[in-house]
Amino acid sequence: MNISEAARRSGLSSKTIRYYEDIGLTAPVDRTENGYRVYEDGAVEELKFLSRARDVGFDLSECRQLLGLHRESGRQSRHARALVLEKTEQLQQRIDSLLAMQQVLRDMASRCNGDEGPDCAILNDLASADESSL
Amino acid sequence: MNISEAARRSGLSSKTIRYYEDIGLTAPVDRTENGYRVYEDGAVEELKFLSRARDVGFDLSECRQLLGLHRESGRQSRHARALVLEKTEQLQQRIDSLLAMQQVLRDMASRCNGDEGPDCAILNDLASADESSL
DNA sequence: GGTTGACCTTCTAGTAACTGGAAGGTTTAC
DNA sequence: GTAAACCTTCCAGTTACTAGAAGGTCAACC
Repeated sequence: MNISEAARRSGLSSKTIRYYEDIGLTAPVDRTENGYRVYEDGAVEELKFLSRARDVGFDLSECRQLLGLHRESGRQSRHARALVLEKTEQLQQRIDSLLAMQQVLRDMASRCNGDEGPDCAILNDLASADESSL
Repeated sequence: MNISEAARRSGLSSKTIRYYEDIGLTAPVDRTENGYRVYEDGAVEELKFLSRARDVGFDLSECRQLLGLHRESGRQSRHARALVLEKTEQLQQRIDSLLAMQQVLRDMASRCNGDEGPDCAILNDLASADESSL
């Protein structure tokens, strides 16, 4: 199959697939006489793997490690588990940080008239946040 | 005061302050004879404003709008409020998305032995996520 | 006067993970 | 024959900085 079919099946774009090959995340695939890339089912499976790993939050360097484990028969599941637990923690930190931002925003919004006048709790807060909120 | 003092007071780095000036987010400040930037209190206040707006999740384009409102005496607080509410929603979407990722990761981790063997629920899941989880 | 260290300046390039678009070749269908 | 829909490579742009190079300036100390 050609790259657009591989894209359709993997959930990645053709551009992304070429990019992953460029940076050596996936192995170069065979080409037809005219230079078109040819994808076998196995290659598409690796692309799906990457697509899913990206979907759950792994960056490309982590995807590379996961794919390495996936390919390696002598792998140890604790390595994959460690990556997942670490990522879970990173996500938690990010979530906590976003929740904190949201809290500040909600508080500001609740104290803002939101009318046609210039008096604005939001702009006042940003102009001089009281120290307690930091 | 020079840029490093403005940086200390505003919570931004000197590099960031120059960058904000470069992209026209802040107005160019005066220079001494030797070309050093000179910051007045007013300029530092704007830098603080930007620092706080960034901290609660606004991107630079939004910061630009907020700063515009802040400067404008004929502003309407509903404009600031609209920006804040929109940002709150964006944050919620991002949080939901991260929570969903985390849920998948936790589920995978719970089913993974995490030992020295190659059998791994995580790698299996990534290799062929069952459709229900998507 | 010389030197050291800590400032300051501008400019370039790199980061992450693509995406858009240009320029050009190929294939398929009508 | 030509138009649509593929494919290729390569370059630039995105966000919000950050690192570092190359070089000027300033204050203190000996």
